[in-house]
Amino acid sequence: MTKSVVKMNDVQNEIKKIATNLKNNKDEGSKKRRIIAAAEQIFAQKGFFETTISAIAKEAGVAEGTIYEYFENKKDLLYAVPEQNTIEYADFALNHLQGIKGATNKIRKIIWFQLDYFRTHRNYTKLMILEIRRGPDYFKSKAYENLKLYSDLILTIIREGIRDGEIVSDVNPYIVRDMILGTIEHISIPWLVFGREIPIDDLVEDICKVIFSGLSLKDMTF
Amino acid sequence: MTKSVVKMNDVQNEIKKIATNLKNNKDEGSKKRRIIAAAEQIFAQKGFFETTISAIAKEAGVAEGTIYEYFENKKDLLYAVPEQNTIEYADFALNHLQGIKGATNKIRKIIWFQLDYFRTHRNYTKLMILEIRRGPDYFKSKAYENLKLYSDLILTIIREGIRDGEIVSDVNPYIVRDMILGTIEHISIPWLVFGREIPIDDLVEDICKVIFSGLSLKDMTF
Amino acid sequence: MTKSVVKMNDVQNEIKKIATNLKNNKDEGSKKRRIIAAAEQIFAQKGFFETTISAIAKEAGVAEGTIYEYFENKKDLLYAVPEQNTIEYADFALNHLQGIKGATNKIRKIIWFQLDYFRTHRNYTKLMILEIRRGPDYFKSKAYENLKLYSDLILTIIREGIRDGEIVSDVNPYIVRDMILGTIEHISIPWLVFGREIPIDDLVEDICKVIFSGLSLKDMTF
Amino acid sequence: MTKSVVKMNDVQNEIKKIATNLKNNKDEGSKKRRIIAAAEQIFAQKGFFETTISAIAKEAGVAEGTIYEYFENKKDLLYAVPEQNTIEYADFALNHLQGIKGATNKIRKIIWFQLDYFRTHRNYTKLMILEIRRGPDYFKSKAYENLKLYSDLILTIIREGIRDGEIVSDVNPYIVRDMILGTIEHISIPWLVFGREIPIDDLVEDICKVIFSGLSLKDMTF
DNA sequence: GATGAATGAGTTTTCATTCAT
DNA sequence: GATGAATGAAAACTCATTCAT
Repeated sequence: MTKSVVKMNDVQNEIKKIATNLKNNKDEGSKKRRIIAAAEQIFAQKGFFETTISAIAKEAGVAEGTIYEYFENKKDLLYAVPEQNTIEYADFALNHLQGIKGATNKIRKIIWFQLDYFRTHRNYTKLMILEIRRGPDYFKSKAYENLKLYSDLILTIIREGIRDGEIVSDVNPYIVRDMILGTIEHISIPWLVFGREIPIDDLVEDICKVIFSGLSLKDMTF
Repeated sequence: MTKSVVKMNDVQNEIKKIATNLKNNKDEGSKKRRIIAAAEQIFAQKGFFETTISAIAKEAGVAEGTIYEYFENKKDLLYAVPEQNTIEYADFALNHLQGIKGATNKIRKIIWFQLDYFRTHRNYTKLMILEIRRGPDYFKSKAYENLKLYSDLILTIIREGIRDGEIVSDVNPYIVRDMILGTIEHISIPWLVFGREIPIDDLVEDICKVIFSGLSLKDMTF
Repeated sequence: MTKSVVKMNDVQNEIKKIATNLKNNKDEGSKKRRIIAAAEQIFAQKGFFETTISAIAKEAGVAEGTIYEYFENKKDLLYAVPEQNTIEYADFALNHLQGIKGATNKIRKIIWFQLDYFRTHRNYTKLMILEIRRGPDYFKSKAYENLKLYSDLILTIIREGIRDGEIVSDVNPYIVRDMILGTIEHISIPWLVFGREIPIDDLVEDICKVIFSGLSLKDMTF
Repeated sequence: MTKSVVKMNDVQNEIKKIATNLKNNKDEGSKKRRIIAAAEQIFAQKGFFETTISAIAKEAGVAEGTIYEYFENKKDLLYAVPEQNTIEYADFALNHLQGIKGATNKIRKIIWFQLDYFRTHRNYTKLMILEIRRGPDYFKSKAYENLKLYSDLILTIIREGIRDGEIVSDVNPYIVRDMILGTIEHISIPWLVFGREIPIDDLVEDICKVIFSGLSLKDMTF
């Protein structure tokens, strides 16, 4: 269980640690990895209930029974899919943030990064948003724990921004985080469903405009 | 298909018109309504695939075959559920906005209203967020058209705010709308899944704080 | 639950009551009866585990799904098979005993009757001996309750024989009953398995000879 | 194939010969013996069809494939289990009968011995009664041949009793044998299924009472 | 001889949908 | 319009058996 982590370094270390662990057993039998890859694809395409084990087996080039050598059951396989990606995701984010100064810049980068990741990992994203993050089971999964780390990373950046006087002090960091994640997700759904392209750079600008400056005219806030 | 509507009054009229239509044939046979009510409940509780027609029939107090008198098939029934609610929802929103002056106040009201509606219509909300808004079928449904009206309503408010000089002119109204909807939705998911209570008033404040004033210190934006 | 019954009349009445009940709902839908008849045949032929639901459905001339309209699952169907036969069996026995005087004659009749029933109901018998009477589930089944009545009938006959001075007083009636049943069953197994014919009359004589007179020479018992 | 043996000594010799052979290759690789021991346990516990090869392999501490080095298939393994026990059983019986004079005493001993063996070898007994002795395959197995020797032993004792004038001459020895075996078996089933204790001494008395003296009052047989 | 990963045929069970009444 | 018995296709999962190492 990840307890609430507040220091940037703590979050970083946690992510790095898990990422390294996962990378090490990444090649534990190409079979397992092929099955997960196939599952990611088919689950994302058809949804959990309309995916058949037989279709995954075919795509992975293994027999149906083989899948049950590696995974308890269909649900188990579903939750196994994002385990790798979620931590990889957090790790990527971390790398992208290297050398960036200031909370504002970091947040902008986070927004850009997430949109970009969604764009380049459509299957994974569909799976996460449309299939996995429903039902209480998700909140007990490894994937959730991993994403929690990423989510903590954002929280930490916001808090440090406040501490350093770069961000106004009276905002609720949780809400800011949820706004960032929620906005991106909401914007992404039609893209995911219809497979349209995402004009990332414009989006980042538009989102940051609101997040940083708000809607009100300056003199109205006085 | 609803074409893009931009005038407040246009949106209002459209919503009123549909709402009135629906209200009129609301009592077209209590059977149909009982089936829809049962479907809403069971679909929300168990999800689309784990709901059986037989369970809905039982809950509605009709025979299984009867359901097929009113609905083509299971999916058809699923999409029929939100048809009523979505327009009712838009209509409610409209009523709540009556007499409120200024885009800022209206937006604040919208945020409050939506959180409140989610809270008081948990089944409907679960259904919409977790079941219906996936798969391209949704975007062809009546429910989508209805929600589009609500969504246009928000857009119009923002645009009028810009026109009236109450809202800064360089924001993208679509993004603002998506931020509002996305944030509320993202915050709501754990509540929906776990059935926790929602501290609405605090949330509205926290969200509005960011939406209206942004994160940056005033003098930093110069 | 049948409590231990000791009076001949009590046993008789109990059996008659249940037999009548069963006869009444014997025609409750020919489908159910056809399924049970098919199940009896196939289960007896192949054994429980090597019987497929599909084979039973085919034999019964119904769809596989139909079987599940009437029975919870395969095991449930297995136990449903002997429910009718067991009480019918007890009832037949009762009828055959009508007008027979004396415990000795009744016991002889019981032995004859049971061998004859086995001969004429080979499927039922195979099922009972080889499939059903294993596993603790049997002892909770209706079939067990019914056979218990039959078994009580034998006990009662023995006890009345003792009471009337026709049977020696120092025998354990339970053991006598088990000897009768066990002997017949043991003799029957090869017949059931190989489908040979049973020379009933000789068997009855041979069994009765031992049961009534024993192995010892008369003067040796003094 | 064992042809019908009638002389006590012949039966004895046959049993001794086979018993000695088996004892010699008893230690032919501890693997095989461990597999058989594991199979006996699991088959008895779960029944043939609900036992998995994997469970036996685990219990025996070998790999699944290893089992197929020693046995053709699952059925083959099932029938291999009682091969040892059955002859051991016959051999034990023989030893217990040493020095006992008279058919009556020998039969009493046989009854006691068999009940005792059942009690102390519950797994083996469950396996024999509930799993193996069904289906025509059994009658072609080594176990059947071995038990046939034991069965012949009983027959021989009865015949010698008749010859020596200790047993009445007009009984059918086969029936007597089947009565002994059938009675004990029938009494044992509930014990085996529920794991209750067996009050052997009382049982032996009660059974012998009937077998030797019969139910009829002495003067009634004249 | 020993292993155990891989196989894939085979089975129970579910359930949306139909249609005769 | 209403019913609900009947259908049968479809799918997850199991496990005896094989075979390359």
